[in-house]
Amino acid sequence: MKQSQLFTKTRKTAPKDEMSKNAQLLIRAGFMHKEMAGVYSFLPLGLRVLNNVVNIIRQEMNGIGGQEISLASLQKKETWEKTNRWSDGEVDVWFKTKLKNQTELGLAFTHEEALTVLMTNFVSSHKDLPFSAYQFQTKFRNETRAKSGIMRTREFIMKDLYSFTKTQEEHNIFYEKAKEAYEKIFQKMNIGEKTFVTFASGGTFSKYSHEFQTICDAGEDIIYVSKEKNIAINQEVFTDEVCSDLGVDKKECVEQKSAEVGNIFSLGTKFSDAHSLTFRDAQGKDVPVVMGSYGIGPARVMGVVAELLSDEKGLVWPESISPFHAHLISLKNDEKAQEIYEKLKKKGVETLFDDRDVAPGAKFADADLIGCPWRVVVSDRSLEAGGVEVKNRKKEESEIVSVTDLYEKIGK
RNA sequence: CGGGCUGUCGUAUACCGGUAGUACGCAUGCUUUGGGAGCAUGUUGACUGGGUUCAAUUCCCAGCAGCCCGACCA
Repeated sequence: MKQSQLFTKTRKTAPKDEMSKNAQLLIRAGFMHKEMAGVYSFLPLGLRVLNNVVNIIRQEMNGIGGQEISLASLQKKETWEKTNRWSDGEVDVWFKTKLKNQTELGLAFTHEEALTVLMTNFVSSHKDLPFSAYQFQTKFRNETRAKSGIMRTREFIMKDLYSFTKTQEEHNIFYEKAKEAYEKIFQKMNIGEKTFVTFASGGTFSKYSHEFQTICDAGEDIIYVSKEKNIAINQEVFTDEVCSDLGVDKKECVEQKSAEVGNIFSLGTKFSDAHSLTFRDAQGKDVPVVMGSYGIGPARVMGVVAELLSDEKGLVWPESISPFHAHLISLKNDEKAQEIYEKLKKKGVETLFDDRDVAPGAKFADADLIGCPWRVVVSDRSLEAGGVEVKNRKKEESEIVSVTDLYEKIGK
C-alpha cells in the first residue's frame, strides 16, 4: 500500500489520556482510535495486525479440528436464567437492552449458554461426538474499570472455542491438544518464551484451570513461575498444597506481574445439564455432554506484543503479525522505488511504500514508529552504492543489497 | 463501586480574577530533501450547568468525561 493514500497519520506526541505504552504507541502510530474509555476502533494498520493475530489463531484452531462459526451478540434472558447468570448480582459485567416490546435481551459477554442451547439441535447420538466449534466474535463486558489501553476493554473480539465430548477422558485428550495449540500460537507471535501455562482455580468439575500468562508489567495478575518445571501458579492458588500437588518447590518460584493472554477451562456437564444437552450412548442411555471452553483475546495479545516488543522509537512487530512485511522508503527516487514496489508486490511481499513528499527524517521516524520488520530505502546514495539499503527493525546497522537480491534478503 | 488526580485550538502544552501564548498540525507560496526542514502569510481553543464577583477560562459546588490506585474479573 502506498503511504500517501493511507488516511491515518502518525503523531509526535502521545495522547494525554493514555498512560499505557500499548495505547500510546498504537494511537501515535495510527493503528487505532479511542472512542471512549475501554472502547477502541481499529484503523487500517491496526486491523491488519489484528487480522494476522486472528489468522494465526484460526490456523491452530482448525488444526485441532475446530469448526468456525459466528454466534449472535443479542441473547435472550431465558437462556441465561437456566445457569443463573442473568442476575446482575451474579454477573456484574452485563450490558442489557430491550426490544421495543420491552422484552429484555443481553449483549453476550461469553457464549457457553448460547452454544449449548444451539447444539441441542444437532447432538443426539454418541456418533455425533466429539467435536469442537469456535468463533471470533465481539464480546461486551461492562467492566467497572477499563484499563491499560487495549488490554482491558468493554467491547472486544474474543476467540472462544468450545469442545463437546462424550466422557471426561475424551475431554482430557482434547484439552491437552488445545493446550499445545495455544503454546504454538504464542510462540508464533514471539511471546512464547515469556508465556507460561499457569495453574489457576478450577471450578466444580476440575481442580485447576489453565491460564496462559505472559510476563508483562502492564498485566493485572501476579504469578509464581517455576523455571524448573516451566510452569507458573496464579497467586490466587499459590499455596503449599498446590505447590506440592504440582511438585514445585515453593521457595524457588519467582513472583512476576503478568497478563492473561488465554485460558482453557473444563466445564464438565454444568452447561449441558442446565440446557439438557445429552446424547444417547451405545446402550441407549441419555448422557450429558462433557464440555470445555478455551478463550483468547486477539486484541489483548496485540497489546501485550506492543508492550513487550517495542522500544523507545516505537513498535517492533514480529514478522508473523506485522501490518506489512517491508516498509519501502523513497528519498526522491520515486520512479526506481515504484519499480521495486511493483516487484515486491509481484513476489507477494506485503509492502508499505512511503511515497510521500516529506523530509527523510520524518519517513525514518514513521518507519520506526510503525515497526515493520524490514525497512528498505531507495535513494541516490543507496543506488550509487549498488542498490537499496536494508535494515531490520530490531537492528542498528543496515546494509546495501542489490535490487536483484532484495527478495532473497527479506523474503519470507 | 471506594479513593486520588486532571479537563485550555486537531495534538501536546503555558499563563492568568480583567486582551488566552507557544510548538506541532492544517492551508498558501518560495526554498529545501539521509533522522521528525527553513522563511513568510493564514487557520483554529477555555467540558457542561450553577454559585461568588463590577468582572470567572481562572475561585467554589454539582454534573459529565479521562487517567491512576484499590475492589471486582471464566
